[in-house]
Amino acid sequence: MRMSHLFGRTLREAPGDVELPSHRLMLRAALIRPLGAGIYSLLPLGWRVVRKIEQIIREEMNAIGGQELLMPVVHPADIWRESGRYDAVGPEMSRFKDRGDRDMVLAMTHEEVITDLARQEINSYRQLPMLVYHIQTKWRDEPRSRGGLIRVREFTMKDAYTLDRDEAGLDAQYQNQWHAYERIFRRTGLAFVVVGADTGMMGGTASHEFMALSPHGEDIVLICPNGDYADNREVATFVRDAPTGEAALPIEEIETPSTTTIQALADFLGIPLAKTAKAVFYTGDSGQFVFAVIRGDLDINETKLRKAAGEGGLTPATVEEIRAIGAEPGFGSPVAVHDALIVIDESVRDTPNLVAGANRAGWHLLNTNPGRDYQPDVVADIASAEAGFSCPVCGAALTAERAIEVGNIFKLGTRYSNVLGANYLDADGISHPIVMGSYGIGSGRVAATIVEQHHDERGIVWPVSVAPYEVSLMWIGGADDTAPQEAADRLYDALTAAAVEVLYDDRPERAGVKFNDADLIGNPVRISVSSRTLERGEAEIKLRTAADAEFVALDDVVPTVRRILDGLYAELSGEAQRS
RNA sequence: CGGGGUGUGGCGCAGUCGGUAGCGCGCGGCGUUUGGGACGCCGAGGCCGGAGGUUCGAGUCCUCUCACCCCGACCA
Repeated sequence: MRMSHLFGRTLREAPGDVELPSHRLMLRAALIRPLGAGIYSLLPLGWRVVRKIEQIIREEMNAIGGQELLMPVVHPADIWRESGRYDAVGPEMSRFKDRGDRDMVLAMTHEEVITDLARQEINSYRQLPMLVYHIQTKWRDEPRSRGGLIRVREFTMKDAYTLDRDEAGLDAQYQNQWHAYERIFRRTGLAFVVVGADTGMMGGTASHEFMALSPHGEDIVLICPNGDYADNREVATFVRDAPTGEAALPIEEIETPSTTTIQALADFLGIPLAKTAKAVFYTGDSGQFVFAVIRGDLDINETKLRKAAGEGGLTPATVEEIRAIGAEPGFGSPVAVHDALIVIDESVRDTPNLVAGANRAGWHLLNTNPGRDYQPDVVADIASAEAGFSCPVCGAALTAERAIEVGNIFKLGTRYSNVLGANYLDADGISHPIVMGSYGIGSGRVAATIVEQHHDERGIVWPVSVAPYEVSLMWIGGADDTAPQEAADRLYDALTAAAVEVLYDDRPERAGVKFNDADLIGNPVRISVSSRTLERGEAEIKLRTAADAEFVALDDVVPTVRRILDGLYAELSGEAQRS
């Protein structure tokens, strides 16, 4: 490709309001352009990157027996009503009517459609197992898109679906996907960890997320330094202190003015946070009041609490709602409240004599104990794991890292096949629901995440497997001396003939402009020729990652580049990376 | 949805006290230059996000509205 005809210009300055390195660099390098909030066009350079990522995904899906198909972006609402998700999913799913006044939706995922296909096409156990996938546009009207291609509303995702006779079959396919994902991300040059995760709106029995570590990630993962354990913070557990076995003391009400926070209370009484009970109030989606209690040194994990309370969602309770159950904001405790589901963390069960609110402004209770002073409805682990907490496997101090979710794998089980009636007959003629799994990778997000992990102050530093082009070629010098241009033209033809992907900067620009654009776009190999190199019959070859260049005879450029590229590709097929 | 911020040429920005819009980069032409974002001259390009209002007069003041960005809530 000759840069003089490339559609899309590089930007010297990025728009002032972009924050993430990937967002800024992808704009500057002419990979993407915004159309609206969370809606982007992929320019030719960006589209090449995404297509390469998708091709890697395709190859690895095919390698484990996947069959590619394509499902629609527009769905009749009825299929979503059948699965029960038409009402369960909120405004994140966009709905509209067609000309016949029929309810339609824009696809945010494709479980319904694949299950509908499965019930039509699969009849017999002889047809199972099956793995199908597609790479398709999805629309999710996110309440907040952000960060360039990291979180968008319209995006492209590979989603694969497995169809099996039983759990054992699902387990096997789940493992196949896991390993395929490891190969995919290794080949794209991403450093990642695999973590256990919440199953969220998808329903299902198990899920893992493939997390690319990045300071700009939206998720937090807890990782054991010994490699024993890694989980999304949503579900992460940790080793608790052993119960003290302290005897229960008499409850006592004391005046504690101006102590509306746990810290203020602990300071006022001169006790550690771990001797206090913190009350947090929510209203569940079902309408019930959820009264959560946790030891003062810990924080509530809302995902865990949601599950413990059996709620689909939780919203912080209003002051009016809190008073309505007999509690007082800032001085709340479960003692003598009513019409509330009381969920206490294990820490509250195991730590006697905690100081809790008196449900009366300015007063607290010393020595509260569940079972004696109030009856918890649920005792559960509702605590958020933090850096430094003990690994549940080996006890080492966990680290907390920010990460971007680039892929996930889900065991759906029979959640969809049951309700949609996707069944098969076994050898005995007995009907069973198909056991399903679903597996997603966002290709645009992968591209942006690679940039997050692979850039420097000059621009993007692409792994060769996903670079827009393998080589940036340029001539340097004045327009009057045509020798460098002619030499570069010949190299362009020779490299192209050797099937090397070349972005040829044939523009009459000064050296600095060409070097800077090449660094910004970030192709892994740079070749330049000038009157200076031609004096010796040479071209300059420099890796994007290297500080220095090497000089090779013009006739040796093609084989040298081939050897360099082969080496770069080989590096990416090494061991799975962890950072 | 809550909080904060920004809307002025393609991009980055300035615009004071209300007086009819400017700078840098980029873009087109000519010339000089030519290995890390050159220089000179000439030139094109603006519904100052939109609507309403105040005023003799609004980029500037007021009201409403829309869009985008950031934080939070939310989220495969």
